[in-house]
Amino acid sequence: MGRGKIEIKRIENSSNRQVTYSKRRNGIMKKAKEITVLCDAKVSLVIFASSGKMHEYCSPSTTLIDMLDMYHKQSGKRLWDAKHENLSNEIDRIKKENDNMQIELRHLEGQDISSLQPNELLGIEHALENGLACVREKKMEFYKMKKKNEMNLEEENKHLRFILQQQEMAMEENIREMENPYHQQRVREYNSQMPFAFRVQPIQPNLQERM
Amino acid sequence: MGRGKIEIKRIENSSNRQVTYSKRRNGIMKKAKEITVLCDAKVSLVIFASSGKMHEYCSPSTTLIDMLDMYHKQSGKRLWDAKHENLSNEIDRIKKENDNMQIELRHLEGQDISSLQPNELLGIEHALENGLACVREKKMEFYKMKKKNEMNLEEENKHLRFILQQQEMAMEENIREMENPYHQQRVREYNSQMPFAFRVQPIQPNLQERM
DNA sequence: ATCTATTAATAACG
DNA sequence: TCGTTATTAATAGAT
Repeated sequence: MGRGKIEIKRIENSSNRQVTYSKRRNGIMKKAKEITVLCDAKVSLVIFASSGKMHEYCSPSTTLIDMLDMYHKQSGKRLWDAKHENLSNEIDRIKKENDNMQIELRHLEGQDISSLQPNELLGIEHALENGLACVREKKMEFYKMKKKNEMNLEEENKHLRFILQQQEMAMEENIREMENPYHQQRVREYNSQMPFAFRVQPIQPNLQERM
Repeated sequence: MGRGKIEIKRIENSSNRQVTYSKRRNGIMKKAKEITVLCDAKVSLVIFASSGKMHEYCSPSTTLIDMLDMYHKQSGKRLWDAKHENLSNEIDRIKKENDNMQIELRHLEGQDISSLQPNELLGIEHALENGLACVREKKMEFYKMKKKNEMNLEEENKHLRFILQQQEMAMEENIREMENPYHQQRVREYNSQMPFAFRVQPIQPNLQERM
């Protein structure tokens, strides 16, 4: 397609080769875009001139990485280096581990146990019994702690009540002493200013909040 | 370039699209080969049809991996690293999943429960109780099956003993009848040839092997 | 770059 | 998918 037909072999004239390269490169790029649009295709095109200069085209719906991923899947060719293989192996390994744990979990939950042998069932049962024992022991700990806390509170209450009583008695005593009219005014002041003077701190602060 | 001009937009008719795809794909491939030869270029071309089927071309002087290496050097786009990152993310994701399961498992085994709240403990306890119930039910099934099997064997034993007794009695009867010297020889032959004539089959063959 | 004669690609059809 | 053909598109060579 030109002023003359050409043979498909290396163009020896360097400047002609360069011109033809850039014309044809544009042509291919255009074709790539067209097939992408016309036919819903995905194209990845990378061209290096003999000079080493690179041009690329990638269909807008995708990326070179995606394309290479798909390439990898379809062709089975190992494009990725050893590192990638290691990572892939690691993924496989972890996935397998995952599956095993999944199975173990389901067994402990009493699922999928129909196919198990009696001795396997026994093992699971023992694990469950053991777990249950631990959990219940922990619960018991909580219970004891709560009980102890309760007792502490009661103790504290008793103490507080005792102090309160002492205080009331002391105040009554004071009032009696001050019934002398000379002191009446000062007693009223005392009562109105200091009604909660003994704000006792809890013996074990915040203990009840830990439950 | 055809019987009519076409707009560059998606070809809606699916079979036309398919035909155009394969023609143009061949066209691009041909162009890629030509520019490779004419201009000493290196081309990597990967095309996916919308069906997912892949075609590729790579200049004979190189490989896709080389091309990608060169791409990597020139564009600065870290193709490999991006791929790495994807895999690494996947690994992280799965590992996290793994860890969660690990924790769940350990909790069910009664480990690492010190930091749990009472309601969490309760949930675990219920799960364990439920699992235990399932496992024990399964065990009970086994037990019943075993018991039934045992009963069957006993039944069979009784039956076999009965037949054996019958047989012994019949043989004694025969011997008595044949104590007549005229028949002595034939009785001996009979005894030596047929001592286990009644090899009775088990009533339920192989049942015991199922346990 | 641009032009244009010529070849190549291909759309529509069988 | 393959072949044919009218028509358009690409491009070789020249400017």
